[in-house]
Amino acid sequence: MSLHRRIYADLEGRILSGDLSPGDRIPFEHELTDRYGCSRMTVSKAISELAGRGLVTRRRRAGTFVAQPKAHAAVLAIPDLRAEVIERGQAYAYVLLERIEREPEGAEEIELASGGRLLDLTCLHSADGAPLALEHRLIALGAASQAIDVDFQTVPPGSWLLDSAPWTEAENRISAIAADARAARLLELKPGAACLCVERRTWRDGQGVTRVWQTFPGDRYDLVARFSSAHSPVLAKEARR
Amino acid sequence: MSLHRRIYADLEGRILSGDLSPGDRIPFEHELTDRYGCSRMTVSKAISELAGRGLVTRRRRAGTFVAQPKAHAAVLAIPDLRAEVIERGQAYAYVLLERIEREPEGAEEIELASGGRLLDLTCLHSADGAPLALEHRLIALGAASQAIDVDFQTVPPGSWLLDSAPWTEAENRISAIAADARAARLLELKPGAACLCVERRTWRDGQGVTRVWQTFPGDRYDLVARFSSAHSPVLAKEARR
DNA sequence: CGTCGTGGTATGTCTAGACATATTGATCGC
DNA sequence: GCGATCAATATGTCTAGACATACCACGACG
Repeated sequence: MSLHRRIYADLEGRILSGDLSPGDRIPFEHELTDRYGCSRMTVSKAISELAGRGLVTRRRRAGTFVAQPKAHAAVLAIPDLRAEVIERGQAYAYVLLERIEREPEGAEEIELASGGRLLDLTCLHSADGAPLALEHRLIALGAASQAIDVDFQTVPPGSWLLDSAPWTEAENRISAIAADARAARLLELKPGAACLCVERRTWRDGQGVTRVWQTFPGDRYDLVARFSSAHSPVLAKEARR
Repeated sequence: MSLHRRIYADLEGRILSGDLSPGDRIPFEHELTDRYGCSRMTVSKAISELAGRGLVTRRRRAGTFVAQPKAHAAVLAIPDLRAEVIERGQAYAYVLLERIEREPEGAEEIELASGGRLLDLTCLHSADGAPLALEHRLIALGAASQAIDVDFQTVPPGSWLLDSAPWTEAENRISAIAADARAARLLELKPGAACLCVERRTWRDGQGVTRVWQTFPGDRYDLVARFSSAHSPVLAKEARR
């Protein structure tokens, strides 16, 4: 293991173990060069790594200090549903319910489409025969023009877009909603049942690509986010309850 | 702006704009030293930063290549409720409803407590007079023994724990549930209304610290996760609808 | 024809300096 | 006592090298 990794690991260990508490000053760089018998560049690389991950904050003339723990932050993976179901060893089924090419309506849709037309898709994902998610998706044909030639009878739009229309910006909004009559029927729930709704909007260089609402039965689906450090979330996955 | 930041920004821009696609090789370090008229160390620092954020992968002898975009992943911030409400400029109110010190019951509670007793708290968070979240929390007194001396009449347990009991591992589970009679009464909802439930468990070096269930009215609260790069989720926040 | 070195190359790590810059703490003048 | 000034100091950036290491390609050899 390289020296700067070792210095990094030593300091990280002291911080995570509580030996160094938030607000404490870590040794000056020149003290660490003495301690490890290396140049300042090597020490600096280790500390820069700590600073980049938010474990410490550096202040000229004052020194380097253990940062206050961040607010809880979790990496939430929102993978392709098809891939996820298959990975769990379940039978994946997908049905396209509706496919409409149309003009955008309303300010939000016009902003998404940015001058082009929209592809409006509704589909249902199932795992082992049980409905898993109702998906309503808008695709901006100006940003993903090839979508017009895809019938989405067999390929879920999420999987297709992941391969075909890269994005640079995204927003996920997670909320709880009551199932309306149609969602209840399709998801085999009682109307009004609590559902988890994930709304995701993606952009590419500021131009809208797609906007999707995925509705999951609240009693059959959880989003799980794990992480193993107060400062640097590293691991996440999504799971069925 | 420093030179290595500029080199970083230039390459990041070319990757995010699609000028360099996944799998493409970025210029060799010696080409970049020529281009920017600097030493290899400076170029290497910029590329190391890109590699650290997962935008590129480096292979000796072969070169450095633009990485395949990661599966959808978002950084989800789940901050301290008090801090969040105050930051939004709303009036924060907090009421402790129940405080019980007791023995753990059942396998999961015994595992959390790891030999010690439990502090069982129930409290209600409000923003501008409207109930925002019902919180039920278990604290392992073995891991956070000072909690026994805190009455939690004015300090929310989440805020106290954030300062007093650091954690090294955590899991968040997000689901939609129907409000039961008690939750509906306290959150001023109809029984059965859809609620967003965030369950969080934290550990310190493998030992359980706390487990909390926060129930939010589904129509008054969203979790929002934003990120601005296919490769490196960088920004996140939580927002009220 | 396949397999085993082997050399060349790009990254990985590190050094011993240099100068820049921000900030602190002390000192001086009012 | 108080504010302005200044020097000391820790970090920030950068250089021009050096050697290490992994890996690919090519050629020699069985």
